[in-house]
Amino acid sequence: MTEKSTRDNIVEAAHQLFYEKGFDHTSFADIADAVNISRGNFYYHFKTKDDILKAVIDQRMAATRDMLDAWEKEGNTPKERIRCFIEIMINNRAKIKKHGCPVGTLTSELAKLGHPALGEANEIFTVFRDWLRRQFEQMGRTKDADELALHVLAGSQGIATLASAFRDDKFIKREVEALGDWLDAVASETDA
Amino acid sequence: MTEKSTRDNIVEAAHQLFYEKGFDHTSFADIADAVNISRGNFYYHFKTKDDILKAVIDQRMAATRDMLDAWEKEGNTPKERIRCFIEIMINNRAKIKKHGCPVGTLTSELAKLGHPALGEANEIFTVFRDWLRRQFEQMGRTKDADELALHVLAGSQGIATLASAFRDDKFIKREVEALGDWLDAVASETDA
DNA sequence: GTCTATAGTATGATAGAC
DNA sequence: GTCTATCATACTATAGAC
Repeated sequence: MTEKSTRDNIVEAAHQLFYEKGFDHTSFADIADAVNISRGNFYYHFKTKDDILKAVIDQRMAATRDMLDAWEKEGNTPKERIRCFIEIMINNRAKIKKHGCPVGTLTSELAKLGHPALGEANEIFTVFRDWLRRQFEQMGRTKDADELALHVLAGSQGIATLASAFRDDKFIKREVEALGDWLDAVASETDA
Repeated sequence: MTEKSTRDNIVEAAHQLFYEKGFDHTSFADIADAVNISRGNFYYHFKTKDDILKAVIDQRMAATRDMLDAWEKEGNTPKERIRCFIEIMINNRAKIKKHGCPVGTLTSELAKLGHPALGEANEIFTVFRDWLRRQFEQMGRTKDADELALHVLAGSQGIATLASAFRDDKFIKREVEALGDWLDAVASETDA
């Protein structure tokens, strides 16, 4: 069993810290401490802070694609797959209550920083959007699939933001159910 | 006509910059430059960065209360008042596309910073929540008024986050309309 | 109330030994 | 590949003149 490379450890620690503390507020020292390496060594692997941000975004994009592919291959109906997406809110509620949505909070921070990597971070949203759109298309909603996809995304973002503010499990459960009911209604409209 | 005090100018500039650039990323130098005073003078008015954050939050809280009071006094129906709230998304869409929701982005930043003022910032959400709850109560929804209030808040947060990511006016308009339709449905349930 | 000057610290980043 | 210096910069904050 091969050990994980230092580079991988750095990306993993940075990913975690950026989510917990924010990108700007996380220093190289924070990451180096978490990985137990010196700051000097750090620079052997990443030249600038933007480089490591890019690596973190790339990793999250890849992980997102893998997750969506896995749901796709489980052979359920498109409706059940969309429900997998909605239920991330339930499964990850502990983290979401503490730090919000990993994608939503990163993009809004990068937007405020005027950071050049904002476009790449927004691409993660696009990956979700396109995947959801395809699911709705497979449900037969070819005309408004993209609009429906955005509605699901917006719903999940709203839940994440308020979950973080009010730390209320019942709220999360209730809103996830409401989004599920909405999905059922969309599906039954299409069947009819 | 009395000139605005330097203190007021500082709070106003800080408020704007915190919204545009984020709290942590805004330096005293940025604020001092915007007000055209020296950094030294700055410290005469505010001892620490946390002090000015507190002043900014207090000002926003007061402005929020004033806005909600004004809507309340316009003598419309509770449903029309809630619609005023929803339509902030349309009226402020230019700023929201650039910087997101002022309250949502501030609270999520403070949460990541582990900042002690997070509770106070979250209170702004509570002001909206309580006001919305009262409107639904006046509509006759005494049992689930708070749940409905949170649903409206969550809806607006979702719209703000995605509006900022995709900068899409049509998306905003469509989701605001959907939230308005939901409100109509709630109202008609109650009438029946 | 406003300014200049400056202290003290943390940060991003580099150079060079091992 | 990893380390120990070290630099330059930006930041929060203070002291003291006007």
